Amino acid sequence: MNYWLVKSEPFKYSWDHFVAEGKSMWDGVRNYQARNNMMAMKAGDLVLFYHSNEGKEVVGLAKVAKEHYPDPTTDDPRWVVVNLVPVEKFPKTVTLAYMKSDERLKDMALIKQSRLSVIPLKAEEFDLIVALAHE
DNA sequence: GCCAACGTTGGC
DNA sequence: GCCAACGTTGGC
Repeated sequence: MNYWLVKSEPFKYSWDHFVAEGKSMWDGVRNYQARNNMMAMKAGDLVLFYHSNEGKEVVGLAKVAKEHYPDPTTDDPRWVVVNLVPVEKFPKTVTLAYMKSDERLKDMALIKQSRLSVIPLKAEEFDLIVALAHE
């Protein structure tokens, strides 16, 4: 089991929209590092859903429903998508400001590489964020 | 709205 | 293969 965090701008694709649809094909990733992370996702892996720009907080939990396959929105064979399904809307969001302030989270790729949109998490980081989201 | 960080492109 | 120019992302 691996843990991930995906970013989405809520104006383009919000958590609420994701829940309303019940699933999501995570397309539009055009960055090799993010692509490589998606290719490493396994069905059942858990994924934190983060709102960038507006909110700047982790809002919910998703899981990988289908492993990577070619991105149908482009003819370019380099890019892939995965399918995600919502698991849980967190009772409490975890903000970027908090994550930056916590010693245990300051090495997260989310903070160190702010432009990466698909980010691997350590189990400890994942567990801590989920715990904070339920406080 | 600005700007820093960083990835990509293209000329040489 | 290097590097300058440029575009995009995302925090502030």
